[in-house]
Amino acid sequence: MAQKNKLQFIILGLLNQQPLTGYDLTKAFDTEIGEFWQAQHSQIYPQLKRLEEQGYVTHEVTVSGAKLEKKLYHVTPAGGDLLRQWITVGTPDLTATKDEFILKLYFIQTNRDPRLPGMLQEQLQLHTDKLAHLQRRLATVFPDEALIKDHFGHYLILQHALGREHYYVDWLQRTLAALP
Amino acid sequence: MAQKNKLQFIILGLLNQQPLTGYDLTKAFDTEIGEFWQAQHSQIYPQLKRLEEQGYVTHEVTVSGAKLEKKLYHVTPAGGDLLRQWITVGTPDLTATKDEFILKLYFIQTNRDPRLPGMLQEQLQLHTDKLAHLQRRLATVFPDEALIKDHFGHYLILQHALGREHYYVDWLQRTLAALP
DNA sequence: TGAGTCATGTAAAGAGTTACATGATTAA
DNA sequence: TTAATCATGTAACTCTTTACATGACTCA
Repeated sequence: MAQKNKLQFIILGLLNQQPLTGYDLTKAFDTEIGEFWQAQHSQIYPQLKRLEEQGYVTHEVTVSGAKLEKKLYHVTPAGGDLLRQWITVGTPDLTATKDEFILKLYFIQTNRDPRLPGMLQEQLQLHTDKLAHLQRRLATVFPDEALIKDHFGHYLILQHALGREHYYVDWLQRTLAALP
Repeated sequence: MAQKNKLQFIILGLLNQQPLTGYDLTKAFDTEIGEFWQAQHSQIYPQLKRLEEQGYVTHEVTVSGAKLEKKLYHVTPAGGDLLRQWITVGTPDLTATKDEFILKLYFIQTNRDPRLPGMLQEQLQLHTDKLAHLQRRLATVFPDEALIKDHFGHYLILQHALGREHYYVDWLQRTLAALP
């Protein structure tokens, strides 16, 4: 095995909230959890097929319009068990954050490198934008505090991502300000 | 292409600091930059071969002891150009942080979930350990402030990783404390 | 009627991990 | 002499991305 196929668990988790099509799942990877995992439809459709073969999900075909067929996937009891199991076992492996910018920084020798201000400024822009995006998203998903109660995990990770970006922006600003 | 082969640039960057063997490079991925990228020797040796075929590195064979051959790799001028080019172009793509624990959290519905305290505590332990490890590492690599001058990038990313872990630990503690 | 989106798949290739395989050197 | 480390490679497999391919629906 190369990794551990986390994709299958994420799909199970998303389907466990509500039945979805492969297309819906693909969109969820852009918006809902795009902050923490990404997957294309070319990975999702085959995975759904495998999950169904293994008995963890089933699908029903619905028709919209004249003949467009949609496959709406549901989690089976066995799929629910698998999901609960994954969440319940420990998570002792911290994956390295693969941040290309940070890698480039590593190879900069001195604080006089003329590329440094530009590099930091570019990242500052990117992370400021991302921070703003997350702020909008928090306001969209949780317009009312009462909603947090039944989507506590979602709230937590949005809030975590927000804090993380806040730190990143802060750090970039401090680093820029300290440059000669 | 699947990604963009960042590994080749990291290898060039490491070799640019000093000639190294494949074995040395493998170790560097555990210690030096393990925080930001990981690679096994099974990926490194073939990549070195490709870089040499493309003229970006060369190697000389040295013999230690009676017959153990080591291949010491150097960056060629073309390799140096490629490295500079990579560092100089923009880095506009922010990769999603693939944090398995955060993913699991997403699927927790309520703050009463009995698994929540245990999950958070486990991560608190892991990230506290990592924070301590980074602190030791900063003290080891930069025992004297004068050393920062010529290894500015290395200093920056260590300091960045430290701040990041600090935030993570803080967030876990705050989240744990806010639990009912 | 045309553009944008909805919807589902497969193919090809590269990136990354785990396992297989071998042998030399060093220090206890 | 033996265990740990140094040293280099390949094989098999999985994960991930990009590209190829097709067709229906909706709204302006």
